Amino acid sequence: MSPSRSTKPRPRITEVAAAAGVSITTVSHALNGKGRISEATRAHVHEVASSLGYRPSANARSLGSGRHGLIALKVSLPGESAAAFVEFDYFTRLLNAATATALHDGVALVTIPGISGDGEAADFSADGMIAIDPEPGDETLAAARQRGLPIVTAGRDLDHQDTPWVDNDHHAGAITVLEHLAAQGAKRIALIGLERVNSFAIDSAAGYEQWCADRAAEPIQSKSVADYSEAAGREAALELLSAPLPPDAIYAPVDGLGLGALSAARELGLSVPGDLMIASCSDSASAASSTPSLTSLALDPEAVGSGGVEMLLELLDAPTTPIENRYVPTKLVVRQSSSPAA
Amino acid sequence: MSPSRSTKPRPRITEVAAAAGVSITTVSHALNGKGRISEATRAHVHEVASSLGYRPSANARSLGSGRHGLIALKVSLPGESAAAFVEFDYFTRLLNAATATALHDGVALVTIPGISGDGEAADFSADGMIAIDPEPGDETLAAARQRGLPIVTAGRDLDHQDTPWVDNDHHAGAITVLEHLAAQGAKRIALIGLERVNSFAIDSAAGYEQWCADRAAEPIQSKSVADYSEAAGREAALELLSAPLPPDAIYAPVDGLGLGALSAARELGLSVPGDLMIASCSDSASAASSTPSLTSLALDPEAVGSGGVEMLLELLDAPTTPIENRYVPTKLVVRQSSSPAA
DNA sequence: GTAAGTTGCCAAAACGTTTTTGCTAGCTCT
DNA sequence: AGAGCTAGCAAAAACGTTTTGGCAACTTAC
Repeated sequence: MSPSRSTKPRPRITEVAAAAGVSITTVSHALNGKGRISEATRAHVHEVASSLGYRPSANARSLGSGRHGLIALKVSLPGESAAAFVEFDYFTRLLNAATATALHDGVALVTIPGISGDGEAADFSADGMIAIDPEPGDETLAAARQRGLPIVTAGRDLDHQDTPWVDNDHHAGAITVLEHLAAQGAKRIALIGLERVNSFAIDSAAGYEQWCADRAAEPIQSKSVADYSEAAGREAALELLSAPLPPDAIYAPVDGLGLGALSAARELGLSVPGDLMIASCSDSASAASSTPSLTSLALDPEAVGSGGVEMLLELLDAPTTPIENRYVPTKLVVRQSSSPAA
Repeated sequence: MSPSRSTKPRPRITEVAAAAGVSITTVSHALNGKGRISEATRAHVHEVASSLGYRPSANARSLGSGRHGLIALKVSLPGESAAAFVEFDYFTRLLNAATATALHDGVALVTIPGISGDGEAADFSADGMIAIDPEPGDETLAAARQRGLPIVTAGRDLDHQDTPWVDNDHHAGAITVLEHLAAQGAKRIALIGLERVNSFAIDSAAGYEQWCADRAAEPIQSKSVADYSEAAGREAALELLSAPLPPDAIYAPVDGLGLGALSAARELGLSVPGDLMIASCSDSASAASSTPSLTSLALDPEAVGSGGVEMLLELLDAPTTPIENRYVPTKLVVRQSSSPAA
């Protein structure tokens, strides 16, 4: 009934040392794999420490290293864009993985929503920053760069090509999609064009164009859509389908656009996948639950999130060592919208 | 051209003390308003510190206090619920405010997405936790409670009524909406029923029922909707409107449901607001941009987020002092769907 | 059999704050 | 005019780690 049952405080390194019969130096070395210690002692310390449930204080650790034990995850939210919905799923999974990876490595991850324009959030003490789909004019990011804060972006920063990045491999992904559609019998595959304001749009288009060039196929692209909404997708698809020689397959590089293409086809009385095959990208829940269900290029936000954190921590550990950018592979999920056989 | 222009390290308290010509004790006291110090000295130290751009190390500060300088914000994401969209706006704004408030008060806020079932995220070191719309069976929350971690919820935890909370005042808000609809001429106002699994649903319904009782009006409620999607709202509204004596106004306590009610009215050939007035709650962007635009009870997620953080910090500072729960007022935004005059 | 090197461990310093304790002046009482 | 206060400040301890430097004991090389 006591209001707060005095929970026994977590053991300190001193207690572990005492319990193991060694010095705290030895405990620290054993746990961090640092000094010269016999294998027997190391194992013994590990055992004692875990039996006591010992976990080093992040603060004390950081104090010595001069770090803060904090990294910022900056996400630029595109206003009240209708893309928010598809991004919600993607972002949530990314955040989840990034948080877990960071905590696992002993640093805390603070999410900085991009809306705040006051810049107050920018001046807090983080050791580094991960920027998700950075936008050209992002002030927080610019301020961080100014201060020399280590930065990793998820999705390449077009204005700063030398910033280390992790990115979905949209180039290869697009080709995978196109190969699949062609294998299913598509002869004329169109692409819903995206404004080339981010690496995502650029890579998708590049993959498409390269594939067309390799196959000597005629590229068919709609006007670039303004946003990634269902309405925009519908409009772009209507444009494509009302051409004199309409496509028999459409690659809509965002789920929202794919759903829009689907409703355009429905309006025009085209059966999917019979008359028109459709594939999209991102594999949100909405792609799986539409009728017909939508073949989609599944991204791997978990890998992007974890990868970004790992890269940033690498960068913090060895600021001078050049860091290797990462492409995260995609995976095609075939569903009804591209399966004429079924 | 040097790879990393050696940014001058942040000044330490020692340098501030030297620059101000006092001891570090005095600097600490002056900055924290703790010891006995003359007003002149205090001002002088403040001036020197800010001119040097001094900011105390959060780590060192935490080390002494035994805290971690970290609070967790746990958000239970309802699976792939269609409510996600309306919640996205709400949650983003809440998170933004909470992060800013926390950083302003010198603690970092780590967002813990609720999806992770592995429980690994639960065992990291935070000083306290804020749970957004806690769900009954939440494991992370239960584990935190078990460990005696101070907790504040945003939205009351129905299973733990004694946990301090901050909540939107849906009870008063519902009455405000109903008064407005009545003032606009509505005679029979119906409510789209919500399953009473959270304080939000309970308060809305209670407000509605009390208002009806006070006015001796007949309560008209639809069957409880399973989720907060447009489809669910449409179905519930159809049920209400196809009754022998249909309502002339509907309060849909979530924007998504309101949009559904709108499309139901359109299907039935009812003009809004002429034949039927509609009001919803949450005031997401979608309510403002629909046709006709939707009168909505605007919530204040910023106040909820900031309030939650403030309460938690209070709780951490004085664990024994009883803490006062907070109701955050709502604000009615009148739009076309309830303005027959215009 | 001794010099040199290696191995295993420990003591102490350092990280940057806050907090506690103590000292010194000047002031107020009586 | 001496005792007691008080305001203002400084010195030092404490927080929990990691890192550095060193000291034995043991091993190898000649």
